[in-house]
Amino acid sequence: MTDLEQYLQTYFDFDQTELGKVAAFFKPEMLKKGDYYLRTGRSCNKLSFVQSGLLRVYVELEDREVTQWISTNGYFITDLSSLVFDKPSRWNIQALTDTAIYTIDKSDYNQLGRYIPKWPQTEKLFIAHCFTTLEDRVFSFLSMTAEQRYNILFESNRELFNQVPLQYIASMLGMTPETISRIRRKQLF
Amino acid sequence: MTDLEQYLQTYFDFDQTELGKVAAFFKPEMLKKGDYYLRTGRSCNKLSFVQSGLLRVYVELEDREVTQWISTNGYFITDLSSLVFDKPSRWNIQALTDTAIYTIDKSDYNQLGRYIPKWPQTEKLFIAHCFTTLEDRVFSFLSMTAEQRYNILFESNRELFNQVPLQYIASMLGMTPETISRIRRKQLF
DNA sequence: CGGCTCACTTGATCTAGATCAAGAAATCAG
DNA sequence: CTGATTTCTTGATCTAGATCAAGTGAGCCG
Repeated sequence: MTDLEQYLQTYFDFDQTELGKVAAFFKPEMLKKGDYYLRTGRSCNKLSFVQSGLLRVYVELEDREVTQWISTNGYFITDLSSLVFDKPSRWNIQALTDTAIYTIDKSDYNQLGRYIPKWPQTEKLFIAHCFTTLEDRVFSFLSMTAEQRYNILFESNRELFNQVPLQYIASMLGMTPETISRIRRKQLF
Repeated sequence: MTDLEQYLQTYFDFDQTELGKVAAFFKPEMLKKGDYYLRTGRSCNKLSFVQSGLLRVYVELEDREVTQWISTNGYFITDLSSLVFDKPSRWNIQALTDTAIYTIDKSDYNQLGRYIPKWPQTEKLFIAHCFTTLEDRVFSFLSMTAEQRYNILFESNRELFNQVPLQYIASMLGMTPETISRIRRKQLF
Protein backbone atom coordinates (compact mmCIF):
# COMPACT_ATOMS: atom_id res chain seq x y z
CA MET A 1 0.00 0.00 0.00
CA THR A 2 1.40 3.40 -0.91
CA ASP A 3 1.66 6.33 1.46
CA LEU A 4 -1.23 7.94 -0.32
CA GLU A 5 -3.45 4.88 0.01
CA GLN A 6 -2.49 4.62 3.63
CA TYR A 7 -3.57 8.16 4.27
CA LEU A 8 -6.71 7.94 2.18
CA GLN A 9 -7.65 5.02 4.35
CA THR A 10 -7.36 7.06 7.52
CA TYR A 11 -9.79 9.60 6.10
CA PHE A 12 -12.17 7.41 4.15
CA ASP A 13 -13.81 4.10 4.66
CA PHE A 14 -12.63 2.52 1.39
CA ASP A 15 -11.78 -1.10 0.65
CA GLN A 16 -8.53 -2.02 -1.08
CA THR A 17 -10.02 -1.91 -4.58
CA GLU A 18 -11.52 1.51 -4.03
CA LEU A 19 -8.30 2.79 -2.49
CA GLY A 20 -6.40 1.71 -5.56
CA LYS A 21 -8.87 3.33 -7.92
CA VAL A 22 -8.91 6.63 -6.12
CA ALA A 23 -5.18 6.74 -5.57
CA ALA A 24 -4.56 6.14 -9.27
CA PHE A 25 -6.01 9.56 -10.06
CA PHE A 26 -3.49 11.37 -7.90
CA LYS A 27 -0.19 12.27 -9.55
CA PRO A 28 2.95 12.97 -7.54
CA GLU A 29 4.39 16.47 -7.75
CA MET A 30 7.22 18.36 -6.09
CA LEU A 31 7.20 21.96 -5.01
CA LYS A 32 10.42 23.77 -4.18
CA LYS A 33 10.58 26.01 -1.16
CA GLY A 34 8.91 29.27 -2.14
CA ASP A 35 6.94 27.83 -5.07
CA TYR A 36 3.29 28.69 -5.28
CA TYR A 37 0.69 25.95 -5.37
CA LEU A 38 -1.98 28.58 -5.94
CA ARG A 39 -2.26 32.34 -6.32
CA THR A 40 -5.09 34.63 -5.23
CA GLY A 41 -7.48 35.28 -8.08
CA ARG A 42 -6.55 32.21 -10.07
CA SER A 43 -8.88 29.30 -10.43
CA CYS A 44 -8.03 26.31 -8.26
CA ASN A 45 -8.71 23.35 -10.49
CA LYS A 46 -7.09 20.71 -8.34
CA LEU A 47 -7.04 19.05 -4.98
CA SER A 48 -3.85 17.75 -3.42
CA PHE A 49 -2.63 15.65 -0.61
CA VAL A 50 0.51 16.68 1.25
CA GLN A 51 2.94 13.81 1.56
CA SER A 52 5.75 15.78 3.11
CA GLY A 53 6.63 19.40 3.59
CA LEU A 54 4.62 22.49 4.47
CA LEU A 55 2.15 24.63 2.58
CA ARG A 56 1.03 27.99 3.90
CA VAL A 57 -2.41 29.36 3.01
CA TYR A 58 -2.45 33.13 3.25
CA VAL A 59 -3.81 36.43 1.97
CA GLU A 60 -1.91 39.62 1.28
CA LEU A 61 -3.50 42.75 2.70
CA GLU A 62 -2.20 46.24 1.99
CA ASP A 63 -0.03 46.38 5.06
CA ARG A 64 0.53 42.77 6.06
CA GLU A 65 -0.12 39.12 5.35
CA VAL A 66 -2.69 36.98 7.10
CA THR A 67 -2.01 33.27 7.36
CA GLN A 68 -5.20 31.25 7.34
CA TRP A 69 -3.76 27.79 7.70
CA ILE A 70 -0.67 25.66 7.32
CA SER A 71 -0.96 22.20 5.80
CA THR A 72 1.47 19.52 6.86
CA ASN A 73 1.85 15.93 5.79
CA GLY A 74 -1.37 14.02 5.95
CA TYR A 75 -3.58 17.00 5.12
CA PHE A 76 -5.43 17.78 1.94
CA ILE A 77 -5.06 21.16 0.35
CA THR A 78 -7.18 23.17 -2.10
CA ASP A 79 -9.31 26.29 -2.25
CA LEU A 80 -12.70 24.70 -1.79
CA SER A 81 -14.77 27.66 -2.94
CA SER A 82 -12.72 27.81 -6.11
CA LEU A 83 -12.72 24.06 -6.72
CA VAL A 84 -16.43 23.59 -6.11
CA PHE A 85 -17.92 26.91 -7.25
CA ASP A 86 -15.38 27.94 -9.87
CA LYS A 87 -14.72 31.18 -8.08
CA PRO A 88 -11.38 32.95 -8.24
CA SER A 89 -9.40 31.64 -5.32
CA ARG A 90 -9.17 33.70 -2.19
CA TRP A 91 -5.88 32.39 -0.92
CA ASN A 92 -2.27 32.17 -1.91
CA ILE A 93 -0.83 28.77 -1.16
CA GLN A 94 2.96 28.65 -1.01
CA ALA A 95 5.47 25.96 -0.09
CA LEU A 96 7.40 26.86 3.07
CA THR A 97 9.82 24.00 2.43
CA ASP A 98 10.38 21.55 -0.39
CA THR A 99 7.07 19.75 -0.49
CA ALA A 100 5.86 16.49 -2.00
CA ILE A 101 2.18 16.32 -2.92
CA TYR A 102 -0.20 14.10 -4.83
CA THR A 103 -2.60 15.99 -7.05
CA ILE A 104 -5.89 15.12 -8.67
CA ASP A 105 -7.21 17.61 -11.17
CA LYS A 106 -10.72 18.92 -11.12
CA SER A 107 -12.01 16.98 -14.10
CA ASP A 108 -10.84 13.70 -12.62
CA TYR A 109 -12.07 14.75 -9.23
CA ASN A 110 -15.52 15.36 -10.60
CA GLN A 111 -15.52 11.90 -12.17
CA LEU A 112 -14.72 10.01 -8.99
CA GLY A 113 -18.39 9.23 -8.45
CA ARG A 114 -18.42 7.16 -11.63
CA TYR A 115 -15.76 4.83 -10.35
CA ILE A 116 -16.51 4.78 -6.65
CA PRO A 117 -20.21 4.37 -5.96
CA LYS A 118 -19.98 5.67 -2.46
CA TRP A 119 -17.90 8.69 -3.41
CA PRO A 120 -20.74 11.22 -3.03
CA GLN A 121 -21.39 10.04 0.51
CA THR A 122 -17.68 10.04 1.30
CA GLU A 123 -17.21 13.49 -0.13
CA LYS A 124 -20.11 14.82 1.91
CA LEU A 125 -18.64 13.39 5.11
CA PHE A 126 -15.30 14.89 4.26
CA ILE A 127 -16.62 18.39 3.64
CA ALA A 128 -18.86 18.17 6.69
CA HIS A 129 -15.81 17.26 8.72
CA CYS A 130 -14.00 20.33 7.42
CA PHE A 131 -17.04 22.39 8.33
CA THR A 132 -17.07 21.25 11.94
CA THR A 133 -13.35 21.94 12.22
CA LEU A 134 -13.99 25.53 11.20
CA GLU A 135 -16.96 25.73 13.52
CA ASP A 136 -14.61 24.86 16.37
CA ARG A 137 -12.21 27.47 15.20
CA VAL A 138 -14.86 30.19 15.12
CA PHE A 139 -15.89 29.12 18.59
CA SER A 140 -12.31 29.44 19.79
CA PHE A 141 -12.28 33.09 18.72
CA LEU A 142 -15.60 33.72 20.43
CA SER A 143 -14.71 32.12 23.71
CA MET A 144 -10.99 31.81 24.32
CA THR A 145 -7.96 33.89 25.21
CA ALA A 146 -4.83 33.94 23.10
CA GLU A 147 -3.17 31.55 25.52
CA GLN A 148 -6.00 29.04 25.32
CA ARG A 149 -6.00 29.10 21.53
CA TYR A 150 -2.25 28.64 21.54
CA ASN A 151 -2.47 25.66 23.88
CA ILE A 152 -5.09 23.90 21.81
CA LEU A 153 -3.08 24.21 18.62
CA PHE A 154 0.11 23.23 20.40
CA GLU A 155 -1.42 20.10 21.89
CA SER A 156 -2.98 19.04 18.64
CA ASN A 157 -0.04 19.77 16.37
CA ARG A 158 3.28 19.98 18.20
CA GLU A 159 5.40 19.22 15.16
CA LEU A 160 4.20 22.40 13.52
CA PHE A 161 5.99 24.49 16.12
CA ASN A 162 9.40 23.07 15.26
CA GLN A 163 8.99 23.45 11.56
CA VAL A 164 7.25 26.74 10.95
CA PRO A 165 8.36 30.31 11.67
CA LEU A 166 6.45 31.61 14.66
CA GLN A 167 5.05 34.59 12.79
CA TYR A 168 2.93 32.34 10.60
CA ILE A 169 1.58 30.33 13.48
CA ALA A 170 0.83 33.55 15.35
CA SER A 171 -1.07 34.91 12.38
CA MET A 172 -3.25 31.84 12.00
CA LEU A 173 -4.06 32.03 15.70
CA GLY A 174 -4.97 35.70 15.40
CA MET A 175 -2.13 37.06 17.54
CA THR A 176 1.40 38.47 17.17
CA PRO A 177 4.67 36.51 17.38
CA GLU A 178 5.56 38.51 20.50
CA THR A 179 2.44 37.24 22.20
CA ILE A 180 3.34 33.63 21.47
CA SER A 181 6.83 34.26 22.72
CA ARG A 182 5.46 35.59 26.01
CA ILE A 183 2.99 32.75 26.39
CA ARG A 184 5.86 30.30 25.99
CA ARG A 185 8.03 32.07 28.50
CA LYS A 186 5.19 32.16 31.00
CA GLN A 187 4.63 28.43 30.58
CA LEU A 188 8.23 27.59 31.43
CA PHE A 189 7.29 28.17 35.09
CA MET B 1 -45.67 27.41 -4.71
CA THR B 2 -45.35 27.33 -0.94
CA ASP B 3 -42.99 29.51 1.07
CA LEU B 4 -40.82 26.51 1.64
CA GLU B 5 -40.60 25.64 -2.05
CA GLN B 6 -39.87 29.26 -2.82
CA TYR B 7 -36.96 29.26 -0.42
CA LEU B 8 -35.67 25.86 -1.44
CA GLN B 9 -35.53 27.22 -4.93
CA THR B 10 -33.30 30.10 -3.89
CA TYR B 11 -30.83 27.64 -2.43
CA PHE B 12 -31.05 24.74 -4.83
CA ASP B 13 -31.33 24.32 -8.54
CA PHE B 14 -34.45 22.11 -8.50
CA ASP B 15 -37.27 21.91 -11.02
CA GLN B 16 -40.90 22.08 -9.89
CA THR B 17 -41.28 18.31 -9.52
CA GLU B 18 -38.16 18.02 -7.41
CA LEU B 19 -39.19 21.00 -5.30
CA GLY B 20 -42.50 19.34 -4.56
CA LYS B 21 -40.89 16.05 -3.64
CA VAL B 22 -38.35 17.58 -1.32
CA ALA B 23 -40.81 19.97 0.29
CA ALA B 24 -43.21 17.12 1.03
CA PHE B 25 -40.72 15.70 3.53
CA PHE B 26 -40.70 18.85 5.62
CA LYS B 27 -43.40 19.13 8.29
CA PRO B 28 -44.46 22.49 9.73
CA GLU B 29 -43.81 23.06 13.42
CA MET B 30 -44.20 25.94 15.84
CA LEU B 31 -41.83 26.88 18.63
CA LYS B 32 -42.91 29.24 21.38
CA LYS B 33 -40.54 31.92 22.55
CA GLY B 34 -38.05 30.24 24.87
CA ASP B 35 -38.64 26.72 23.56
CA TYR B 36 -35.60 24.67 22.74
CA TYR B 37 -35.14 23.25 19.28
CA LEU B 38 -32.07 21.39 20.50
CA ARG B 39 -30.08 20.96 23.71
CA THR B 40 -26.36 20.44 24.13
CA GLY B 41 -25.52 16.78 24.42
CA ARG B 42 -28.66 15.51 22.72
CA SER B 43 -28.61 14.00 19.28
CA CYS B 44 -29.81 16.28 16.51
CA ASN B 45 -31.82 13.99 14.28
CA LYS B 46 -33.42 16.66 12.18
CA LEU B 47 -32.83 19.57 9.87
CA SER B 48 -35.17 22.54 9.73
CA PHE B 49 -35.91 25.57 7.72
CA VAL B 50 -36.89 28.78 9.48
CA GLN B 51 -40.02 30.28 8.01
CA SER B 52 -40.39 33.06 10.53
CA GLY B 53 -38.94 33.96 13.90
CA LEU B 54 -35.50 33.68 15.40
CA LEU B 55 -33.40 30.80 16.67
CA ARG B 56 -30.26 31.37 18.68
CA VAL B 57 -27.42 28.84 18.59
CA TYR B 58 -25.33 29.05 21.74
CA VAL B 59 -23.20 27.28 24.30
CA GLU B 60 -23.26 27.68 28.06
CA LEU B 61 -19.86 28.10 29.65
CA GLU B 62 -19.32 28.16 33.42
CA ASP B 63 -19.51 31.92 33.65
CA ARG B 64 -21.35 33.04 30.54
CA GLU B 65 -23.05 32.08 27.32
CA VAL B 66 -21.49 32.25 23.88
CA THR B 67 -23.79 32.81 20.93
CA GLN B 68 -22.49 31.14 17.82
CA TRP B 69 -25.17 32.17 15.37
CA ILE B 70 -28.72 33.42 15.02
CA SER B 71 -30.94 31.94 12.34
CA THR B 72 -33.65 34.10 10.85
CA ASN B 73 -36.27 33.36 8.23
CA GLY B 74 -34.81 31.86 5.12
CA TYR B 75 -32.01 30.01 6.93
CA PHE B 76 -31.64 26.32 7.62
CA ILE B 77 -30.88 25.17 11.12
CA THR B 78 -29.35 21.99 12.55
CA ASP B 79 -26.25 20.78 14.32
CA LEU B 80 -24.35 19.43 11.36
CA SER B 81 -21.82 17.38 13.29
CA SER B 82 -24.63 15.72 15.17
CA LEU B 83 -26.84 15.18 12.12
CA VAL B 84 -24.08 13.80 9.94
CA PHE B 85 -21.79 12.07 12.41
CA ASP B 86 -24.28 11.13 15.13
CA LYS B 87 -22.31 13.01 17.71
CA PRO B 88 -23.93 14.62 20.74
CA SER B 89 -24.76 18.12 19.71
CA ARG B 90 -22.49 20.92 20.72
CA TRP B 91 -25.04 23.72 20.71
CA ASN B 92 -28.23 24.72 22.37
CA ILE B 93 -30.72 26.09 19.89
CA GLN B 94 -33.49 28.16 21.41
CA ALA B 95 -36.33 30.23 19.99
CA LEU B 96 -35.89 33.94 20.75
CA THR B 97 -39.44 34.62 19.53
CA ASP B 98 -42.35 32.46 18.45
CA THR B 99 -40.91 30.68 15.47
CA ALA B 100 -42.34 28.74 12.56
CA ILE B 101 -40.14 26.07 11.03
CA TYR B 102 -40.35 23.20 8.59
CA THR B 103 -38.60 20.07 9.74
CA ILE B 104 -37.33 16.97 7.99
CA ASP B 105 -36.20 14.16 10.22
CA LYS B 106 -32.90 12.43 9.78
CA SER B 107 -34.25 9.17 8.34
CA ASP B 108 -36.16 11.05 5.64
CA TYR B 109 -33.22 13.34 5.09
CA ASN B 110 -30.98 10.37 4.46
CA GLN B 111 -33.45 9.01 1.91
CA LEU B 112 -33.59 12.15 -0.20
CA GLY B 113 -31.07 10.71 -2.62
CA ARG B 114 -33.51 7.99 -3.56
CA TYR B 115 -36.10 10.45 -4.74
CA ILE B 116 -33.96 13.22 -6.08
CA PRO B 117 -31.14 11.92 -8.25
CA LYS B 118 -29.10 15.06 -7.99
CA TRP B 119 -29.49 15.32 -4.22
CA PRO B 120 -25.93 14.19 -3.41
CA GLN B 121 -24.51 16.88 -5.64
CA THR B 122 -26.87 19.47 -4.21
CA GLU B 123 -26.08 18.50 -0.67
CA LYS B 124 -22.37 18.76 -1.36
CA LEU B 125 -22.76 22.25 -2.77
CA PHE B 126 -24.83 23.27 0.20
CA ILE B 127 -22.34 22.06 2.78
CA ALA B 128 -19.46 23.52 0.79
CA HIS B 129 -21.27 26.84 0.82
CA CYS B 130 -21.59 26.66 4.59
CA PHE B 131 -17.90 25.88 4.76
CA THR B 132 -16.87 28.96 2.82
CA THR B 133 -19.13 31.11 4.97
CA LEU B 134 -17.26 29.92 8.04
CA GLU B 135 -13.95 30.39 6.26
CA ASP B 136 -14.87 34.04 5.79
CA ARG B 137 -15.82 34.27 9.40
CA VAL B 138 -12.49 32.85 10.58
CA PHE B 139 -10.76 35.30 8.28
CA SER B 140 -12.72 38.17 9.81
CA PHE B 141 -11.33 37.28 13.23
CA LEU B 142 -7.80 37.06 11.87
CA SER B 143 -7.85 40.31 10.00
CA MET B 144 -10.50 42.75 11.19
CA THR B 145 -11.27 45.08 14.07
CA ALA B 146 -14.48 44.89 16.07
CA GLU B 147 -15.88 47.80 14.09
CA GLN B 148 -15.15 46.16 10.74
CA ARG B 149 -16.78 42.91 11.81
CA TYR B 150 -19.78 44.83 13.06
CA ASN B 151 -20.14 46.72 9.79
CA ILE B 152 -20.02 43.59 7.68
CA LEU B 153 -22.73 41.88 9.68
CA PHE B 154 -24.81 45.04 9.77
CA GLU B 155 -24.65 45.52 6.01
CA SER B 156 -25.48 41.90 5.29
CA ASN B 157 -28.26 41.48 7.82
CA ARG B 158 -29.79 44.75 8.96
CA GLU B 159 -33.08 43.23 10.09
CA LEU B 160 -31.26 41.23 12.74
CA PHE B 161 -30.37 44.40 14.59
CA ASN B 162 -33.99 45.39 15.13
CA GLN B 163 -35.11 42.01 16.26
CA VAL B 164 -32.39 40.61 18.46
CA PRO B 165 -31.04 41.81 21.81
CA LEU B 166 -27.68 43.41 21.28
CA GLN B 167 -25.92 41.11 23.72
CA TYR B 168 -26.47 38.12 21.45
CA ILE B 169 -25.25 39.89 18.36
CA ALA B 170 -22.23 41.11 20.29
CA SER B 171 -21.43 37.61 21.41
CA MET B 172 -21.56 36.15 17.92
CA LEU B 173 -19.25 38.92 16.74
CA GLY B 174 -16.83 38.19 19.57
CA MET B 175 -17.27 41.51 21.41
CA THR B 176 -19.31 43.02 24.25
CA PRO B 177 -22.63 44.86 23.96
CA GLU B 178 -20.92 48.02 25.22
CA THR B 179 -18.52 47.88 22.31
CA ILE B 180 -21.37 47.67 19.80
CA SER B 181 -23.08 50.54 21.54
CA ARG B 182 -19.96 52.67 21.19
CA ILE B 183 -19.43 51.72 17.57
CA ARG B 184 -22.98 52.82 16.84
CA ARG B 185 -22.56 56.09 18.62
CA LYS B 186 -19.35 56.79 16.79
CA GLN B 187 -21.03 56.11 13.47
CA LEU B 188 -23.73 58.69 14.09
CA PHE B 189 -21.15 61.35 13.23
C1' DC C 1 36.39 32.06 10.70
C1' DG C 2 33.54 36.33 10.38
C1' DG C 3 29.78 38.79 8.66
C1' DC C 4 24.63 38.47 7.15
C1' DT C 5 20.23 37.32 7.48
C1' DC C 6 16.36 35.53 9.74
C1' DA C 7 13.97 34.07 13.68
C1' DC C 8 13.11 34.70 18.39
C1' DT C 9 13.06 37.07 22.87
C1' DT C 10 12.55 40.78 25.99
C1' DG C 11 11.39 45.30 27.60
C1' DA C 12 8.74 49.71 27.40
C1' DT C 13 4.80 51.73 26.00
C1' DC C 14 0.29 52.14 23.91
C1' DT C 15 -4.52 51.05 22.74
C1' DA C 16 -8.73 48.46 21.42
C1' DG C 17 -11.84 46.62 23.71
C1' DA C 18 -13.29 44.55 28.39
C1' DT C 19 -15.11 45.30 32.79
C1' DC C 20 -17.62 47.69 36.26
C1' DA C 21 -21.10 50.83 37.57
C1' DA C 22 -24.94 53.83 37.03
C1' DG C 23 -28.64 55.84 34.48
C1' DA C 24 -32.06 56.13 30.74
C1' DA C 25 -35.27 53.80 27.60
C1' DA C 26 -37.95 50.49 26.21
C1' DT C 27 -40.90 46.34 27.00
C1' DC C 28 -43.93 43.72 29.53
C1' DA C 29 -47.24 41.97 33.03
C1' DG C 30 -50.87 42.78 35.84
C1' DC D 1 -51.68 53.11 33.56
C1' DT D 2 -47.93 51.55 36.68
C1' DG D 3 -44.29 49.17 38.57
C1' DA D 4 -40.89 45.60 37.33
C1' DT D 5 -37.74 43.71 34.34
C1' DT D 6 -34.88 43.82 30.58
C1' DT D 7 -32.14 46.27 27.22
C1' DC D 8 -29.28 49.99 25.85
C1' DT D 9 -26.17 53.83 26.61
C1' DT D 10 -22.51 56.31 28.70
C1' DG D 11 -18.66 57.17 31.66
C1' DA D 12 -14.53 55.64 34.34
C1' DT D 13 -11.16 52.45 34.72
C1' DC D 14 -8.51 48.38 33.66
C1' DT D 15 -6.05 44.84 30.93
C1' DA D 16 -4.83 41.53 27.25
C1' DG D 17 -2.49 41.87 23.70
C1' DA D 18 -0.43 45.10 20.01
C1' DT D 19 3.20 47.96 18.66
C1' DC D 20 7.77 49.72 18.67
C1' DA D 21 12.50 49.12 19.53
C1' DA D 22 16.67 46.66 20.99
C1' DG D 23 19.09 42.83 21.74
C1' DT D 24 20.41 37.76 21.16
C1' DG D 25 21.26 33.84 18.82
C1' DA D 26 21.34 30.45 15.21
C1' DG D 27 22.05 28.99 10.58
C1' DC D 28 24.43 29.94 6.24
C1' DC D 29 27.58 31.44 2.77
C1' DG D 30 31.73 33.66 1.29
